Amino acid sequence: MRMSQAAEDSWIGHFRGLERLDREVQETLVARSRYVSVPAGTVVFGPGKSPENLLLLLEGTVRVQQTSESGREIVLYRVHAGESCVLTTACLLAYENHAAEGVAETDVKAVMIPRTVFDELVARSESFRTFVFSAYARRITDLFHVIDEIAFQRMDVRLAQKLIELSRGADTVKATHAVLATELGTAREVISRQLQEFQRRGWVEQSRGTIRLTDRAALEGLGQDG
Amino acid sequence: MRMSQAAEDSWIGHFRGLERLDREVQETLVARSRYVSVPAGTVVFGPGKSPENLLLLLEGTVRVQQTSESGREIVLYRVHAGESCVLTTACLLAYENHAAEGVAETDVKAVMIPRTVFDELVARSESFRTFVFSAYARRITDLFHVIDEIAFQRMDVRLAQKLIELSRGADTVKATHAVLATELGTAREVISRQLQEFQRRGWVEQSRGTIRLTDRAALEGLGQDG
DNA sequence: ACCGGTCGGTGACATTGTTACCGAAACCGT
DNA sequence: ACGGTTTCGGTAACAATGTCACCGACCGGT
Repeated sequence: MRMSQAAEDSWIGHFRGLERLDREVQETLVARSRYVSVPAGTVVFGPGKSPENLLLLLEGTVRVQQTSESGREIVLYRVHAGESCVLTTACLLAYENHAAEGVAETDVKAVMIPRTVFDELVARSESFRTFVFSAYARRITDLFHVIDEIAFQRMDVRLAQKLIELSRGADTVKATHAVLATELGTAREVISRQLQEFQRRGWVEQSRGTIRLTDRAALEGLGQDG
Repeated sequence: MRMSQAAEDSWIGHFRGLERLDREVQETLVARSRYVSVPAGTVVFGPGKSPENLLLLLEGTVRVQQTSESGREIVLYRVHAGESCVLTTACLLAYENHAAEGVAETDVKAVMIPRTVFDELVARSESFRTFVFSAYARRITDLFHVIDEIAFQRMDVRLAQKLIELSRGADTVKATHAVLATELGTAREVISRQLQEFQRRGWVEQSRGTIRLTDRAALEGLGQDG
């Protein structure tokens, strides 16, 4: 058995972009990080909780959302398995009053990298830097996309897209109107109205807490032609 | 005359966070960067133009905005003198289709740091890393703020805030209704309506291309009590 | 069965976005 | 100065979205 066995078999393989790291760097990562497992619903980071760690997700998803003063919420993006919560690395060093919070949407298994180790690796490894900045780019692109949508897209188009996204290939979406409203940063009544219209057209069927997509093609088509 | 004279007298002093760099690092920065001066209106970066440099602004401001498919625009944030265009560093390595573009709003003097030097300094200097990540945090916070506003704030409040921001203490704002619409990501007609209402209340006076703020207190008060 | 909380429905209304115009003011070349 | 062009702002009708107040149906527990 070679010494590097541990590193090779470790969680590193979950992350495209980390595999390319030097073996030595990989070993540092594995040795100095900590495995955590949190149940669904846990607030992973948020206002007040200064996150002293970079989180790399092995399993599950984390929903990052923002709450306005008036109490309304909007989902900014999701961090999936194989991705990292890089934005916290920036937020923790400067402006602590970032109103965004991260919530474990499912049971989550992850690896925590302490800030000091993160900093050391950014210094030591070009591949790690690429990994970090790519992750940043991904998130920032997501934010641009969110801004574009809420500023310029029609509600019906956004809802249709979101339903398809949340269905993930299945034919039903388990979500209350209120949850969908949060996803899109709008009010529950607006969602109810839109879903009624979709139902009237035969695109969906509703029951308490779930929505059946009966005409996926029509929903997808909304974006194209209008 | 000491060797470090050049570094000490250089543009480094414009940037809080760079002064703390080791002298050696400062000298690298000064030696390997390039001074540029561009006239107002120049597109500094944008879709298609892969920015191979980090920009540090010495004078002027750069407006970063996004254009939707439908042609409407929204201003995301501004980069002022003493700040940097860090987001481009991320965008240039990963997703090139970022729809955001940067426009010189005034004549701009800046320093360009090539990507390779940027990378080298991130590796070498802890202070430089702090500088970079702080700049990121600042921008990301700005984006969160934009999202919060367009999703949850009333138009009149946003317009009042924007007028005050653009006045910068003066009592007139030089901007067309169309420009203000772009600032807030809305339509020109909406701005015209709101300004008429402001005028009716005696808060502003309008003439072609300029708006006089005649009751700043009232405009500021809009946010507080509603 | 009762109770409290969640979920969705509804109607009236306010705000914002869209469309399609219009005339006035500034700009420009001759 | 003149006429043509562009930019700027105004207007009205309408569509879409957000807000408010309320309601009954359903769900879980006891």
